[in-house]
Amino acid sequence: MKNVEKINQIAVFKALADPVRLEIVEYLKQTNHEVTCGEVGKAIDISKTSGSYHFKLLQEAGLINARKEAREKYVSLNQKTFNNYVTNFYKNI
Amino acid sequence: MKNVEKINQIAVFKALADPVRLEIVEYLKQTNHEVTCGEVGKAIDISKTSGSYHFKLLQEAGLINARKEAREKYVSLNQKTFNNYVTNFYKNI
DNA sequence: TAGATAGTTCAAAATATTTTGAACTATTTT
DNA sequence: AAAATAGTTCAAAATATTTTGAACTATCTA
Repeated sequence: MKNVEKINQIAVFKALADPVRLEIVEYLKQTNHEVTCGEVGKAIDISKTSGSYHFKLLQEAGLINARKEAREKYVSLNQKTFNNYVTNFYKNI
Repeated sequence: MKNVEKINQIAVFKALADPVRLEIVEYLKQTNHEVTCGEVGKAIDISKTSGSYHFKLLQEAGLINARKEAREKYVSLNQKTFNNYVTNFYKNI
């Protein structure tokens, strides 16, 4: 694995190594379409500050797509990143 | 995902979310047979204390098989865990 | 326009993880 | 038997991550 990839790889695993973020990911997988951060936050019962922090980490890891529309931020899973860094991890190292 | 699985899932991602442990895993993947902790530690240049700590976390996550033979501890990757918790993660959540 | 809503940012406090060295057990070598 | 080797354990120190609340920006609603 090259060095830059390794940094991404670690960001991805770190992002997934947390119960709150895992709940976010589960929620996004099962809704299977764009939803607002607020909707997710309410569903899994976390404060908006906490949500903001966790969504940021997921986004920085490339695990979610985010789009700001006016007041609201819409998020969805980035399946490409899951595929590259999770599903194909073992194969690629 | 059930609750017990979630704990394992997080232990697995936590274990993989560290540069030292990722190096260990890379080393074990490419050697592709049992090696001692000492050999790995020398190869990636970490202290034995540090090695002991990191091997313990990998083992607790179920990512490595370990076998003590007299003074030495032989380790290898547990492909089943990689398969269940990494490769099939996205599919299973 | 005032108030409500969605989300971000900041810094402090709380927690968790990692590193380090010394002391230890067990085994092997000289 | 003494010294060397492989690895573990422990506690302290160093770092990193997470949570919290207050203050903030921007947009929407009444």
